[in-house]
Amino acid sequence: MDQLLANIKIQVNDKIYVKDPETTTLGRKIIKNSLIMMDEIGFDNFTFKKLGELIGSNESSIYRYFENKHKLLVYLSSWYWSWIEYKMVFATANITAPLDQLLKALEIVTEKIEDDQNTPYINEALLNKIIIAEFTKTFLTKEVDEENKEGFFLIYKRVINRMAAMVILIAPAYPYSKSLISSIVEGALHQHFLKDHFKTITDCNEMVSPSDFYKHLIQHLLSPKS
Amino acid sequence: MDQLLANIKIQVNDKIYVKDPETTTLGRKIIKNSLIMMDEIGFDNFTFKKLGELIGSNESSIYRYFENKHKLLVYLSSWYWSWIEYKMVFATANITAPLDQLLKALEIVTEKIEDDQNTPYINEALLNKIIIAEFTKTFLTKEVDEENKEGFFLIYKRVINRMAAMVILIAPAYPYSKSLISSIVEGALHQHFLKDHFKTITDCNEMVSPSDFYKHLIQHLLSPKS
DNA sequence: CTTAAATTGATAGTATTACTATTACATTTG
DNA sequence: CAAATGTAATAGTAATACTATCAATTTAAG
Repeated sequence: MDQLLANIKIQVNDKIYVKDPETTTLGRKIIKNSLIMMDEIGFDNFTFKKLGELIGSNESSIYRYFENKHKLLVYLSSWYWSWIEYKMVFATANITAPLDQLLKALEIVTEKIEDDQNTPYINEALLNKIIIAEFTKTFLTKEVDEENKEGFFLIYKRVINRMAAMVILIAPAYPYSKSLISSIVEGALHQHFLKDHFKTITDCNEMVSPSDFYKHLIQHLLSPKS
Repeated sequence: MDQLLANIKIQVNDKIYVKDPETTTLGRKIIKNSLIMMDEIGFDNFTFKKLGELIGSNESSIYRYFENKHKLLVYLSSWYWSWIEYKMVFATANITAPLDQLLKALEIVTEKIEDDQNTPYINEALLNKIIIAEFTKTFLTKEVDEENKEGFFLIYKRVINRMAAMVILIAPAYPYSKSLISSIVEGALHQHFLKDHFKTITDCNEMVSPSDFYKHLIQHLLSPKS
């Protein structure tokens, strides 16, 4: 799978960017270093001017790729979920038992990510940290509805619907498949945050991962006895 | 309970404000109208200058109450969770069966809120909408750890721990009481958001509430059979 | 009831942010 | 080699996020 991932171009809605950053050196530099900088100072303190200074490039050059920093974050998120979706489809393709399939998918959306080395200008470990800390900001805006119509969140929603479909295969009578999965996907990011910042309201830590918690939840909730 | 609430002063950590807004007319005006304005234009577009114009007061006067808009949001959140905690303690006090107690508490943290009329300058229905849309922004910052040390999120964490304690009473062997509750409390806000903006990834709608989903979850997860 | 203290309003000012526009130069590609 | 594309530099605007100062007003204390 590592080899295959190297040959796949992650798809991102082209309305998100002004110019596709994957096509030029500067574009890739923007992506790579925006990850480093956002991780370091956070999205709120991040500006195109600072990024320009970091990469020895002009602020206005960055505006040629992204309208504003919000769109850049939407781009990074979209890339992330597209990459997750790819990993998920691939990892679950050969699994026949629906429950095992769901557990595998669950692992992929809830685990802590390591850099996968196949995308030279995207450090997935960093990106995962940024998603944990900043993803909700992409849609908690007054412009959500418009941006949703433009399809900015399509891949994210597709990932959730794929998993919800697996839930239905396992437990056709369970009435909350979508809410369960959207709750888990969002919740996993939240639990990662809690274990780093609000340790007193989570059971997750070095030994227990959000994956463990949610696997247990799924198994007890969807097992045939209940 | 409505009567009693009228006589209780909701406690908010005094490090959050420069000057207690509950003590003056202008302070109460700031709170009341910041709710109206944030609901209308969202936290990101909200500024003290705009608020000043709305209440016919000067920007600099508002800075005498709150250092910045972030602190104001932290204040509103803190007030909200304090109010929720009060309602929860009160509503569960007479319930002896632990499961019923938890279900009642669950209802309080997950239900859509109506204005309770007892706090003249705080419209709880509006505040609830703002919490759904903006609460995560209070802690998804680079300053979380410092602010957490200052106790800005204490009440929120206490609400979660109260409920986690109920879970332990019901199912002493269940190993994820804190993660379950923190996941639910955050998740309920998220489900409310989804039903208004991303309808395709939730089962919640006019007929089915986030409370229904989570009550079902808790009952199936903590029932003695599993 | 008067005086001091606290509160508010008005004005002004600074640094930073979030852009847009223009022009010139450099590089790649056909 | 010419055209197209990409980049850098500069300048400029409007808004944001404050701080400082001072005068006017309100309130509270003796």
